[in-house]
Amino acid sequence: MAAEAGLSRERVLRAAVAIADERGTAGLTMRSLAASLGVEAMSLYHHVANKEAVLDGLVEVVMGEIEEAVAGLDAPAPEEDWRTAMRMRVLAAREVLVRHPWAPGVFESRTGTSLAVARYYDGVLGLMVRGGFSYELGHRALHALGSRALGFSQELFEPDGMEAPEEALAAMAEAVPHLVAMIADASHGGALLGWCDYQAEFEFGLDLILDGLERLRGKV
Amino acid sequence: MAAEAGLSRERVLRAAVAIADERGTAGLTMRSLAASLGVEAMSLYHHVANKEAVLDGLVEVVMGEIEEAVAGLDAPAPEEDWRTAMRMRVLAAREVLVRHPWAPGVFESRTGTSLAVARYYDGVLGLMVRGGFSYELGHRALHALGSRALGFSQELFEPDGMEAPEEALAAMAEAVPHLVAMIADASHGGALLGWCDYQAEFEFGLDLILDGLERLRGKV
DNA sequence: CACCATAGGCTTACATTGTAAGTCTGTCAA
DNA sequence: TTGACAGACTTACAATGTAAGCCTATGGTG
Repeated sequence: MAAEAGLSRERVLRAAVAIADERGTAGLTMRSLAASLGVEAMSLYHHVANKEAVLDGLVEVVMGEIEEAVAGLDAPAPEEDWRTAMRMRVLAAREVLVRHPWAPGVFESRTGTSLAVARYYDGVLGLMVRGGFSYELGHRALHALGSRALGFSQELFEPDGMEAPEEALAAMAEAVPHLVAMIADASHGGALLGWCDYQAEFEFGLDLILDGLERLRGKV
Repeated sequence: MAAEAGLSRERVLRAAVAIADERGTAGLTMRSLAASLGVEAMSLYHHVANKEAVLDGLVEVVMGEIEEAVAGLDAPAPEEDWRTAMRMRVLAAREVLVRHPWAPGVFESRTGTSLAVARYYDGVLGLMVRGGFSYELGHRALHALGSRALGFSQELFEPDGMEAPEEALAAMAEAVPHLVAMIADASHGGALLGWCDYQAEFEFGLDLILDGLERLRGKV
C-alpha cells in the first residue's frame, strides 16, 4: 500500500509478517508482498534470494520477537528455580506465537536448522544446565519438549475454524463414542464449541514434562 | 507407469502414497499422479474432488495402516496395564509413520478433523478410560500427547538431510556454546552426525508423559 | 567536469501447477 | 436400436515463482 523510500531486507520481511498476520501464509505471494510495498514482484529479488529466503526471514523475525520477550522477563535465576525460569520462558514464547498464528506452520516447513532457532534452543539448554542438568539429560529434554519449548504443540483437532461442531460430531457419533462421551461429560464450558481451553491444556502438558524432568535431574 | 484397468478412488490413493513414498509430497502433483497411472490429469477428477481430497485420502490410507498395525498387536488389557497397552499402540503407529516420512507433514497440513484421525484418538481415549482415567484426565492426556499419540513429534532440528554438520556447527559455534558443549560431551556415537537416536528420544519423551499421567490417574 | 559502473527499480516471458469446460466413446438398460 | 451416462481425453486459463534483460539516477574516479 505504501511506497516510501527504497526497499531493504528488513522492510521486506516486516511487510511479509504483516501480510501473514492478516491474510495467512496462503495470501503471502511474491506479488502480494511486492504490492504491499508499492513495488513490482521482481524488485524483491534484489533483497531476498527467493521465496524460501522470505520464509526463513519470517522465522528470524519471530525468533527476534521471542528473544526480546524472553529478555524482558523477570525470571528467577535457573540455579535457584530452573522450573519457573523455564516455564516463564516458554509461556513468553507462546505469547509471541499467539500473535502470529501462522508461525508454527512456517517453523515446521523450514528444513535445516536456522541460526535463530538454534540460538533459542541453546538458551533453553543453557538454562537447564545452570539448573543442574547434565548435558545428557538436557539433550533428552530438548527432544521431549520439541516445539513445546517454543510455545506451540501440534493440535490434530480443530486447528482453527469451527468445523460445524454439532453436525460433524453427530455424523461421527457412533464411530467415536468415547469422544462423544467425553464432551458430554465435560462440566466445563457446557456447549460443544470453545469448551476446551488451549492455553490451560498447553500448560498442563508443559508441566507434565517439566515435572518429569525435575524428577530425573541429578540422577541422569 | 502402468495403465491396466479403470481407475478408482482406491487405485488413485494407492498411487499417491507410492509417489509420496519415493519422491516426497513435493513430487506429488495431479499430473505426476495421473502419469503414474497411465492417465491424464483431468481423469483423476472423476474419482477425487481435487488435490485437497487426495491429501485427505493419504491421511485415510495411513490411518488405515495404523489401525491395522494396532489391531495386530498383542497388548495387555488396559484394565490390567494401560501404560504398556498405550506404549505399544503408540510405537506401532510410529512404525507406520517411519515407513511414510511425508505423513507428519500431511497430517499437519490438514485442517479440520478427519474421521479416521478422530476414530484413532477415540481409541486412545477409550484405552485410557478402560485404564481408569476420568474423562477429564483423558481429555488433558490427549492434548498432552498431541501428535505423539500418532507416533511423531516435532523435530525443529535436522529434520532430514545431513546439513553439513561440521561446517554448519562450526559457523554457529560461538552463537550456541551450550549446544556445542552438549555435542562434545556426548559419549554416545562419537562423531557429530547420527549421534542422536531419534527412536530412543521419542520413547523417552513418551515415557515422561505416560509416567506423569499415571501419577495423576485416579486423582483427577 | 565528464563518465561510466552499479544498485535497484521495471518489463517481459516462461514453466509449473490446479482445475474449469467441454468432447468423445464404449457399455448397458429400455 | 437407441440413448444416457461413466469415464476417459483435449484444450485453455489463472496463479505463482523466477530467469533475463532493460532503464535510470547516483556517486566515485579519470
